[in-house]
Amino acid sequence: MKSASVGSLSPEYALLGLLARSPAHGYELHQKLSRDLNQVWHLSQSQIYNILNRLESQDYIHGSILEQEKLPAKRSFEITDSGKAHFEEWLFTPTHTSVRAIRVEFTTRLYFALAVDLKLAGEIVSAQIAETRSGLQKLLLLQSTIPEDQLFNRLGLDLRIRQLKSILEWLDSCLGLVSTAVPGITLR
Amino acid sequence: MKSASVGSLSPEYALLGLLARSPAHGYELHQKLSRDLNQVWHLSQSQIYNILNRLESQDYIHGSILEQEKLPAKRSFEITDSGKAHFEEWLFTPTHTSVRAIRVEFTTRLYFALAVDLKLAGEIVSAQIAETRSGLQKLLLLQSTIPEDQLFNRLGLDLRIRQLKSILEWLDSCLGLVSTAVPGITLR
DNA sequence: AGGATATACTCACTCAGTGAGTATATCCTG
DNA sequence: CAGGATATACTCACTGAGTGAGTATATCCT
Repeated sequence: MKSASVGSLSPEYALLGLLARSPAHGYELHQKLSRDLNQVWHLSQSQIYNILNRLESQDYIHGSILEQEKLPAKRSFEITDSGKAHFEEWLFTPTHTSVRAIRVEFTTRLYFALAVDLKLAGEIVSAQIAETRSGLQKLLLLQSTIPEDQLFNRLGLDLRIRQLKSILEWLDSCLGLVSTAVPGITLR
Repeated sequence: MKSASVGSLSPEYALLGLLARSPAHGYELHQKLSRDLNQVWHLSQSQIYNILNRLESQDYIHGSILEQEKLPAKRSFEITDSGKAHFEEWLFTPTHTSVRAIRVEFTTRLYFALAVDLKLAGEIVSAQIAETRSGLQKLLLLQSTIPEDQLFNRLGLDLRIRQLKSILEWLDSCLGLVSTAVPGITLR
């Protein structure tokens, strides 16, 4: 359990998830992310290598060097059992209700869930809707406790509430999408 | 000019702005932010001291130690001319169009602008509306270029678009607020 | 022949953000 | 009036996010 790690929102799971599908090296991962998820994640090459190093030092992945005849050697990483477990725990945990976290984390979770199957994706969307609704309730409650004269706290909170509402609409559209999508859906 | 510093979105301007009003020490600044802007910024004490140290090393502020009879000594910081200039440049530059940046940076700019006068605040809101509209246009254009089969890029972009639209509505309400607000408005 | 582009990764850095710790004084409660 | 909570004021050491420039080789194009 360690420590709920409040501020997760880290790109590490995106990499872990890709490696859960198949082993790969840094350069490949960078290309894949830039292609598939460039509207969600913007990871520089160096950041990817940073994260890979960290993941390896945490035993979530394991790298081995492949010499090549003409091109530079590459380090191919594969996920460990512990890494798989870590990834799956994350995959099934609804994203905490912060606007940015939802945009990046939830979308990423949906990405990987869809690769497994539509049913899972539907569950994940529903769980997120529930979570987000409850977050919205909390903010609405909070709003009623902020004194009239705290103009900026009210403004800031008002914006967060609007954002959450629009996220809920978007989540609804995601739900529609995964429930009507044809089974043979392509993932890139 | 240095380097447009893309990823600004730093809390340093909030501190700089408070110090532009009057000198203060770290503890005080932390209290003030927690009271006035806790829905916008969450800065831990240590982060505040980190930033103050950095700002001092950049000559934007200057600290001097005040011994106290009973309580621990404190370091009182005042803003330098260079710091003032730096702050004002920021104050008049519309926030680039990222959802999070707008929520925190723009709200902060509005906070300080209102402290100056309503007219300035109105201008800042209008400028931000223009900036955000143009950002929205760009995203809409971008949307039409993303191939049908890139599901996740479309989803991610769709969410960003929804968020920007709701930000625009919020900005409109801000505009209403600053244009109807009574002159004797209180700032806390 | 020369430059752009692709492959593959390294290094050194700044900034965001947290958590625990230190030391003293005052205030409240039983 | 002893003992603990709370307020004042700041320090230290850390993890992580994120960037930018650099390295080295090979192939492709004109």
